[in-house]
Amino acid sequence: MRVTLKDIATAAGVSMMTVSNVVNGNHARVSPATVAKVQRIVAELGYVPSASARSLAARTSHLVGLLVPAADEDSLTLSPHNTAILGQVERSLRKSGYHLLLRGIADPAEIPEALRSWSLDGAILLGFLDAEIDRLGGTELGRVPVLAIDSYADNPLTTGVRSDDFTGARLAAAHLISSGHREILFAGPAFVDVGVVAERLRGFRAAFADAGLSHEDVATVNTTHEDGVALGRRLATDFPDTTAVFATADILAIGIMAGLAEAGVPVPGRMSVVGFDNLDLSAYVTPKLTTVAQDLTAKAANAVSLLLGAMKDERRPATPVTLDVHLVERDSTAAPAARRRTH
Amino acid sequence: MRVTLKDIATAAGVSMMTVSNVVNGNHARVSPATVAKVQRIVAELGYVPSASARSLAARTSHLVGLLVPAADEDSLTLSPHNTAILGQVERSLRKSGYHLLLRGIADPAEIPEALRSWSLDGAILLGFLDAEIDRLGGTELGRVPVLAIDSYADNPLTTGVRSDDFTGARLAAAHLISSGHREILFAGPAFVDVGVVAERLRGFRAAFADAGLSHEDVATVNTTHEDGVALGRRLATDFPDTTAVFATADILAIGIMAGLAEAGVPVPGRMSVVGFDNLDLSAYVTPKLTTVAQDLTAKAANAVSLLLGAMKDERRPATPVTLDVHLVERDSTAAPAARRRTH
DNA sequence: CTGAAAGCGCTTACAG
DNA sequence: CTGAAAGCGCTTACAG
Repeated sequence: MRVTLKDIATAAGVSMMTVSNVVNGNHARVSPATVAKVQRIVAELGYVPSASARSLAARTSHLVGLLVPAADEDSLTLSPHNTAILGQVERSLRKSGYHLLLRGIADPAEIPEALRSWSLDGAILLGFLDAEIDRLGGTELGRVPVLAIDSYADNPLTTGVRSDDFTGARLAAAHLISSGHREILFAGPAFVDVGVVAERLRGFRAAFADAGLSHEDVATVNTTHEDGVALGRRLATDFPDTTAVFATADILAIGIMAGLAEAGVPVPGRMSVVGFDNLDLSAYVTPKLTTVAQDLTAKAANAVSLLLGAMKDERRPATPVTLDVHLVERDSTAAPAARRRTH
Repeated sequence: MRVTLKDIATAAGVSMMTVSNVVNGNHARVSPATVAKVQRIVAELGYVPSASARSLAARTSHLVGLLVPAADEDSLTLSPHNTAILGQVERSLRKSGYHLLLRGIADPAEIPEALRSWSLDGAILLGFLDAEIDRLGGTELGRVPVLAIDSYADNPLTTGVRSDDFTGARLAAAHLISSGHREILFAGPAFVDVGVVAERLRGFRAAFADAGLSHEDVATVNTTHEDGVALGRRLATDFPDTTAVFATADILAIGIMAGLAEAGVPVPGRMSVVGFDNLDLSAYVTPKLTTVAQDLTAKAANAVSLLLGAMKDERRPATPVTLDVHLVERDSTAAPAARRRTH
């Protein structure tokens, strides 16, 4: 039925081991003539090695898992950010001869099982909270290299790759401050257990400190478009002195702009908005969003190369990688309107 | 090192076969007491079956491939449409006990090899042209059930799941016609080898026929946002009599609106725009896009259940599935402005 | 209800 | 440069 190594060996009149060496590119151990003959027969018979047999025998699967939280049992919703990472991870992996097993994780407790059942050679965690990563443990993590994207977790079993969230937020806030804004709202998720958000809040505050100002306006919201719309609708009412908003995600910022538009609040005339991510989408909306750009391609590529390195070296790389960010100024920010003293 | 079936068997004082039966839920063949004991030991020792060994022995991998075209060697860029499908496919597969191998395909010729190397139990093709699917052949396709999403290909080795593209386009055009539009542009990719686009063009024309009108304005563009912007910029100039555009994809329609905005052409005042897909994004842009909604969740769920059915029954389901669509009227369409006779 | 044996298709030391 | 043997961790008939 299926063409196997043995079929090739028989047809070529050599041992299975020799065929194996040819197929795996160990040409140093085989004479050129034999290599040629075997390759010809492989092509003729259309031989494709069995990945299961190979991974069983070699104890290496050439499979890397990409683990993504699935909100509930029912859905795996990928944000634009995660989609971009996913696409780049697949590409980097493929170039290195690995395959991608995509798996939604309904409960972080499934992670160890996920790592082992497919004898994954490594895994990338995308979108988990630091607290969840810190809680990870057990024998599986010691064996399988695990890399967490956008993580500041302390777990020594994992390594993180992330953008320079601190600097990104500082740039965003500094941009608004230098335009004359003083009452700036920080809109992001409850940051206690999310390193990324904590860093961005630190950076935001640092910009105020740099300018000799102090600041405390923080609105806690989730980061979906809908959350943004809800916040945008009540923004001018709830925060009458606020002239600008820094949102921790583009999709949130875009929602906020939609809410503001509904409420008849002009952007950037009455309210400036800055996002974080620089999604493609952010250049499609009106007004075009000023935002902090992170290099998603580099983030994904670094994640893969760090992981592959850890898979080869046995010893995990000690230091996480932090990638540069920069501000993209577009049309959603401007100097504040002349101050209206409403109270 | 790793806990194996044999370890459990030894610890429980039973044969490997009995453990195997317990682990695989064949409780009918094992006494309740034995089941309980084995399950306790499995939990105690943290046994996780080896997927490679299992798939090698059982000749079934419980792995389904999702094959997506990779524009070039360098990237796997997932459109919002494909991202939504991907997320739903993963979810449906996971619920059925299957895992998802995501693979970018740089050249359709790789497909047969991809199907076999991982002994995939089935595969879903997402985003390939009908011509590419028709060209598919070889022994692999006979063995592995393959399902193509959005395909009208004739290849008997594959089955298709798609939305009712004909009706969708007909609804869109009828909406514009009943609003008073007569000069409507059809903007989409060169449709010759894309069944989906051909169907939409047929539906578009049918709406004109329904109304006793005839029509021929077709602009051939790719369907990225950038293509849309380029078209939008020159639309009012190149097609002076045109008062509305039907684009075969939301992302294209959104680009067209951006290009129109740049050119100072009011939407929907001077030009109405209708898209196809009803992406989340389409409700975020200004003006909100009128579009044809397809049920992506149903499309993905149907794809998986059809595929799983084919995997079980050996015989492939004969008839493709076509899903209902409906029109979502939002703010990008209106009655045409009073006719300006410019020639 | 339970078990011993063969085999899935490879790779890995070990010899020569 | 090449090969024979053992083994990876399961499942599948086949017996009992």
